[in-house]
Amino acid sequence: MSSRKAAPPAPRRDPAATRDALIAAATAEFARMGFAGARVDEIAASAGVNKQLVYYHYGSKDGLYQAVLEAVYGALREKERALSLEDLPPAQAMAQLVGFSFDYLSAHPEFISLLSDENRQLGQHVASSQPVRRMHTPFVEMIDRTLQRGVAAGVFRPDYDAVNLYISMAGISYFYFSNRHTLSVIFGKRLDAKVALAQRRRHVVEFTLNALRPD
Amino acid sequence: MSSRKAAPPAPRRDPAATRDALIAAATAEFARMGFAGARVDEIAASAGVNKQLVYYHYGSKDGLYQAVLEAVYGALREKERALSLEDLPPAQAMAQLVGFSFDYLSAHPEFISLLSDENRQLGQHVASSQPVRRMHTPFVEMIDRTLQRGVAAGVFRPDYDAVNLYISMAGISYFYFSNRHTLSVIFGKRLDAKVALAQRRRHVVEFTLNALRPD
Amino acid sequence: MSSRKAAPPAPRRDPAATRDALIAAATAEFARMGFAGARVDEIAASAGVNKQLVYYHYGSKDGLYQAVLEAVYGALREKERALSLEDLPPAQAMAQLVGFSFDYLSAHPEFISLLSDENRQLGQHVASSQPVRRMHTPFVEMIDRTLQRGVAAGVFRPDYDAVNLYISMAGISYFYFSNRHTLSVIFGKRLDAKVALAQRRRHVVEFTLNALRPD
Amino acid sequence: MSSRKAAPPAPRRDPAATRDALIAAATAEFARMGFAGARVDEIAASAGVNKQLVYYHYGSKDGLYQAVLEAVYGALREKERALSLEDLPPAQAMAQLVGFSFDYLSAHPEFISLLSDENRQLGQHVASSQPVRRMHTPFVEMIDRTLQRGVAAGVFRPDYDAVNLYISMAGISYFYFSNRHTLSVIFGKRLDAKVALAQRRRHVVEFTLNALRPD
DNA sequence: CATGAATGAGCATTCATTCAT
DNA sequence: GATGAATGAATGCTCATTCAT
Repeated sequence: MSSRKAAPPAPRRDPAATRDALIAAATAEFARMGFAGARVDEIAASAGVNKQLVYYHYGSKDGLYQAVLEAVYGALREKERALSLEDLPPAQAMAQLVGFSFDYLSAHPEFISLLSDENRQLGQHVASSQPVRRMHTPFVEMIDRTLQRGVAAGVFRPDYDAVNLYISMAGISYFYFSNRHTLSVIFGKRLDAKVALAQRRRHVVEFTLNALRPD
Repeated sequence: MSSRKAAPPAPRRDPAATRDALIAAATAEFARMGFAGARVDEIAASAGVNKQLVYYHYGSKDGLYQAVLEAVYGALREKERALSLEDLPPAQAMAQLVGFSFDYLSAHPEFISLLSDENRQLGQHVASSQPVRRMHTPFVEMIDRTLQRGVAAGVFRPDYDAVNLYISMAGISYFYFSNRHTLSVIFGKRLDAKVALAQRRRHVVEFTLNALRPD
Repeated sequence: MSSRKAAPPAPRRDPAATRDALIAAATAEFARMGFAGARVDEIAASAGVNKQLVYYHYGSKDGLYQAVLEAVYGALREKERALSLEDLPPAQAMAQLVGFSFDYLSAHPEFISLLSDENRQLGQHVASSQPVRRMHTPFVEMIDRTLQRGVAAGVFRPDYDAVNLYISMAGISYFYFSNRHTLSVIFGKRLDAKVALAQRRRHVVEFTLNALRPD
Repeated sequence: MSSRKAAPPAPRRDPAATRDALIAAATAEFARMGFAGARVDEIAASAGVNKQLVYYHYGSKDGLYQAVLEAVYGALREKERALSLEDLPPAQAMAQLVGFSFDYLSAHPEFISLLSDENRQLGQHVASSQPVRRMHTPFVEMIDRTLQRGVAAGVFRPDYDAVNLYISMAGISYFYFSNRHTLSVIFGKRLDAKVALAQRRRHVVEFTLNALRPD
């Protein structure tokens, strides 16, 4: 039924490679089909490993799903950390962060699909993941410090709190991508067209900075 | 050994009532479980009707899902129309719209779940729905006119286009609700707490108006 | 793999016949393989019905197993009732009962296999079966009355209680059949040989009557 | 991405201890779950050894099961031999044997479960076990001699043969324990209650001696 | 002797859908 | 319009067994 099966068969007797192949295949399958729609059979086949290894290494479909969420969150936050926002002037740092968020979400539709589905399931897998919780502490602190620096320098309004500001900044990019299919129908316009994407990128940066700038 | 029974009395009901019950049950089930996770059996049972009626009235699980999407979109857009933004000064109209979006999404988590899942499926059901397409034409025009009025009156920046503006306005509310479970974990804070909600509502209105206001 | 599949395909659209065919097939399969070893696939196939009907009619493998136990217990107790022991003189009644038990167990090895397996599972299915409980009330009363009649007539010892007496009477036949394979190995002698069976039948009747007779 | 580790230190243990642990664990697991229901994984885990050792030491699940049967039969027959029935007067010897059988079965429910399951499987493991066959020769001879002594002394009826007599004596205890769960339901009375057990023990001894005593 | 990883067939159960009435 | 019975392809997961070290 499936004509993909891209990944080369995982080398035998290499458990780490087996796990890597499973996570990669599962990321794609869970994103494409959702947790409920994904098939363990399909994941194993496209990872080129025996299906039972899913259970050997991850215990269950849920365990694999949680491992996938940890992997994709980890990848995003690592790249974010690499932006070194602390070394930039506040406005520039914020512009960087907004732009990066947009580009990352644009390049990683599977991340959006996974998060959307996880939230429809009330975030149960993330809630029970210690790693996810842990990896976000430094991230929240970074946002907070950047906002404070901007307020202190008089370039940001003083009336936003870091959490709401971040959610707004992330939301204007996330919603564009997460709902691109229904929005495209509603507005009768392909949101993933090259021009539309470029225009949107400029918009989100400007919109955010305009909203941040004091009167 | 096997005993035959007389034909059971055929319990007849109002077909419109049957359809309404199915849509209501399906809306809840699809929102809670996603399209793939929802069970036709469960929907029929919770609607109190025979499973076969799903196929009689809607042809398939997909047909029912599409009918649900049309129903929830229709309900939202109807309420939006009732805001009569055209009769308000532009800034006030925009504030109204942002506040309404926030309140509606807050009150209708099932709408968010359905849209998220539909987008994960690449919007295939909405794409093939004529009604959905049709009901959005007046809505897009309304946004556009309100923006133009504000620009003409000098109270809005002239550099936003209506589509991007609407997506940003909607996105800062939508993302907050659609991703509330993962965001709550990340920020270590319940986003659905009463105080958090009130604070967020103020934030989205101010953030939008600040971004709209010319320098 | 299996070369049986004796039962003719159950006529379609006759639920009672479907259930009967399932019970018959399940009785044989559970007896031969035990609860854990039995395969739902095999049962459905040999009943000539769709596997899913097991779940439609009995809910689960456990539900089917319980229905089988009720069926085989019901069949035995019904035949026992037909003995009309109440109409016979006590000693003759007891001899009848012992002989009947021997013959029934001899003719129904599946009954023994089912009970043995059920007891290895701590009797959980029987314990939760109202029908099994109910059908035994008259049976216990019958044993009791027959014993009392014999004691009153001076032909039975007065020092046995009905429950223990019945268990002993049943046990000397049951154990012979239930453990015939290991006993055959131990004694180096086929217990199911015709001569051995006839000799055993005489033994169990005499042994019981000897034990009952007063000094 | 995949990191190789140095070979883990090989934890060596006494092979005899490994075998003993496996037999003990397997006895419990096979008794509780039956042959088909028992899990090799579970046995190895509860024995605290690597699963592969089951195959190293016993070849297969069947091989392990056979070893368990040999072990439990051996233990019983050894204790029986220790009764030294040959040194007692015949009636006393028979009473001893019956009482011992009752007590042993009462104390070893796993023995009953194993035999019941083995018989449901047509005794195939025992049939192919030379040790089981061998260990029973002296036992059968002992029963026979005791019976003959009693007949010669005029304290036993001359009309029983040793095999049938033994099966009856064993059966009245065995059946009580092997079917205690279903019998408890049928009679509405816990057969494993202390009082019931004491009463049953008296019953089986008296019932047997009464049946043996000449008129 | 002993271990962790891997295999392939199978297992109870589920599910969207259809049929006969 | 509506019902209970039936279907066939899966679906997540298990299990005895084997491999490589």
